[in-house]
Amino acid sequence: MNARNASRDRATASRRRQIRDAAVRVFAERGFHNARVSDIAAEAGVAHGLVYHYFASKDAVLQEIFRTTWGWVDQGFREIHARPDLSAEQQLTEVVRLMLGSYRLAPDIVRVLVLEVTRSGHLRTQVEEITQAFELIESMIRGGQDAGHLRPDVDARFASYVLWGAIDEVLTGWVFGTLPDDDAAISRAEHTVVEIALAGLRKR
Amino acid sequence: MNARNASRDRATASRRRQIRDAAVRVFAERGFHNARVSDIAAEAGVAHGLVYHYFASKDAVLQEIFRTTWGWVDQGFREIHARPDLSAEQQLTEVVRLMLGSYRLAPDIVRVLVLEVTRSGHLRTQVEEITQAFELIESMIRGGQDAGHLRPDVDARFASYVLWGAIDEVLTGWVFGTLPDDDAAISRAEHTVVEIALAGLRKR
Amino acid sequence: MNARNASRDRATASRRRQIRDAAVRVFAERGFHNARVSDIAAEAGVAHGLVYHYFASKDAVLQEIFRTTWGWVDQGFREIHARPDLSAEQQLTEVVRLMLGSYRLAPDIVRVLVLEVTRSGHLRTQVEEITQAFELIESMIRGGQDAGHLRPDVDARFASYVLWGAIDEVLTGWVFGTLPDDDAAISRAEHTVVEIALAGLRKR
Amino acid sequence: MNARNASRDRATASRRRQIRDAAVRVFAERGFHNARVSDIAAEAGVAHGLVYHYFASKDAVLQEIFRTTWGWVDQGFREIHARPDLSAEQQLTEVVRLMLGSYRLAPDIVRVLVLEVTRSGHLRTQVEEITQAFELIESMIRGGQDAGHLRPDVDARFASYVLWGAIDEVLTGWVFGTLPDDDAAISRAEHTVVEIALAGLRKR
DNA sequence: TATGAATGAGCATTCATTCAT
DNA sequence: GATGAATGAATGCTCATTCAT
Repeated sequence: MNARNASRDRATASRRRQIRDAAVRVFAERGFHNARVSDIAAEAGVAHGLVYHYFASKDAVLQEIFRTTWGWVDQGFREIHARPDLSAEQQLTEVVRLMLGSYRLAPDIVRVLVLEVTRSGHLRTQVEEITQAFELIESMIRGGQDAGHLRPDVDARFASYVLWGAIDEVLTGWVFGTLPDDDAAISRAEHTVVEIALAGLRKR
Repeated sequence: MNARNASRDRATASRRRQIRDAAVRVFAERGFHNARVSDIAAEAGVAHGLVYHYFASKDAVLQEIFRTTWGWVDQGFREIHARPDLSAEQQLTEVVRLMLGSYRLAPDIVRVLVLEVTRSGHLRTQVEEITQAFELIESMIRGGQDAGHLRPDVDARFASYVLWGAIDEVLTGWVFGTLPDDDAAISRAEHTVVEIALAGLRKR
Repeated sequence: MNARNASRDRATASRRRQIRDAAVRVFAERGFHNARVSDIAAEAGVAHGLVYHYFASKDAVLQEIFRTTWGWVDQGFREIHARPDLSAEQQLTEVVRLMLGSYRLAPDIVRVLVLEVTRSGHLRTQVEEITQAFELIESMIRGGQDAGHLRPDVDARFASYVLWGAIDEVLTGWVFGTLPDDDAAISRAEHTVVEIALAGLRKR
Repeated sequence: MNARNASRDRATASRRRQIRDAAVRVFAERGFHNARVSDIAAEAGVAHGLVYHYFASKDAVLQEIFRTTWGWVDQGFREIHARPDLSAEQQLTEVVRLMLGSYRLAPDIVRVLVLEVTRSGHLRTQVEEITQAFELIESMIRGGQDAGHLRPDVDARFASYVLWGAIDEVLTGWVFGTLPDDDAAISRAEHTVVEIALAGLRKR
């Protein structure tokens, strides 16, 4: 009985994932608004009715994509934030690497997150979770200011938006194909974002 | 005859503007996707059929909003870029001021531009015009690098995205109400964006 | 201007009626649940979208049918009730005649009213208006009891249900085709309902 | 073998009953159309697939409810009709008592029968069995007319509808909660229906 | 110009029923 | 027998766009 249930649970989770992954690909390609539920089902190779066996609505699919993948971001941010061996500078550097590096790992997911979540009012409800990411960055910056490593004259709050915006815009450039995204370019991007944020453009 | 035509043209232009302005308000409030053509017409105080006398489609209305307002951005960027009396640093500072300052002048327009154009794939066709703005910023940065005032080791292309992203994210914060937008805050935002971009976060 | 508006209003009212009448035929034939909005539109000879120009929903169409036709019943009941020259007996006789006679005038409407309104919980909201009809009958009976013409030992409330049920069941028989509905049969039905209600089955 | 089969049959019958009873409760609460097969299954505490092991379709469940409970009505009517010791009057009185009394015994079943069967075209196929009930009433009335106890000038056919309609409407009132259904009220209802049907409203 | 009636493509969602396990 | 995953037909409603007046 337990064995059967366990097997069923595994099958259920697997199907959910299958449909969710299909949705990621479909949303990434056509955007949430232009994606039909039947597109997702077709991509997953199931009948469209089955989508509703696993998700309450088309919106719920997007929400689940957000939740599971954002959990990954959130987790990463928290781990970085919690490392006492890293200076604020190093923490912010890691944040940039985590975010920009994610594009290499899962471009479709980044595409969906950037297009439908970060850059759209669609998931305002979830904004709280996004807000937390901003707050962690702000906290890292403030930590650096308190430790005397970062400039105290810039507003930590706005600074967190600046860093996030820089990251988000580069990701957007990759998503829209207006920026090169080969490995060398990705390294260059990381370097540029980190350097500007920390040392600025001005030559000394 | 000419006089009559001129009068008619003026009337026509006035109507176009009336409908376009109504659309700005409606798009700003509900977003492009959730705005119905009849909402625009109602806001403008005309029958919805009339919208189609002046615009080919709902999309065309957004395009026109983009074109007219973006022309203003474009114009501003070009003027800044063309001033030989300004160093690259000063030019970039002016760019930030122009963009962030626009929110005070016309929040609804900024809202639409940010939500529906800059942060959405909706106006990909127009990307060329947006691209030009990026290129002007890139050109200013490259100019500074050539003149020996800005660091040569950062990628000018990515750097332009970083600056743009920083600006866009702050505007987004204002649009979504997650950042304070009183006059003092706006000044602080300008300072923060400019300082980070030019001098970085790191204390020296 | 007024002339044009008046003309438009007339056209609008005419279209509403056209669609409503089509709906009556469709509901009468297939029942509310089995009738598609596009069936109504097809019967009316218009595009299905137009139905939504005149009615908020499929339900609203049924409601309007109920409201307009029930107004007729209501009106008739009130007029009968208001005639001081008629005894309670005569008033009840008129009620029976009005109801059973309506089948001859508009069988489809009666069909819809009986099947979808009177005999279904679908328009519970409107029950108040139906309740008023019951109350008028009850009032007539009570009037007869007070005047000493009708038996005081029967419950006027239940009696009103008895009379209404008798009428409704005969109409149902006609609607379902289980009762003959030629003119002679209709007369016989009126006689039977009136006689039983007033004088009973028992021979004296 | 036989013993095993018998045991299995008993178990099968028990399951059928379990599901059928659950369906009665569900249909009574939400109505046939708004009740999902899975609601029935949930109410019965089984998987919804199991419903289809015992019933061919959702309709079949309603049919079975009708058949088993109507058998009770039918049986009662036949027994009353078959009693030579009862006059037509007494037989009709018993019919009224049987029907109205059933509400006290099994309100949910009456609710379903009234809402989904008697007052709806849903079980037209079964109309024959309902027709038989009408015919038995008609036969009782005709018997009374032949015996000289009931008036020969009313149409026995229509009269059976009148009586049935009176009963059905009172039950409907109870089902919809528009009539009082305490014990005293039920007695009053029986009295009123019987008295009107037999002696009429008119005072003598 | 201006109106708003008319059109029809498009789509999410529900749920009875089937079937593999 | 029992489960619940899987299927897919069916349909109300929205709204951009057209067009007669």
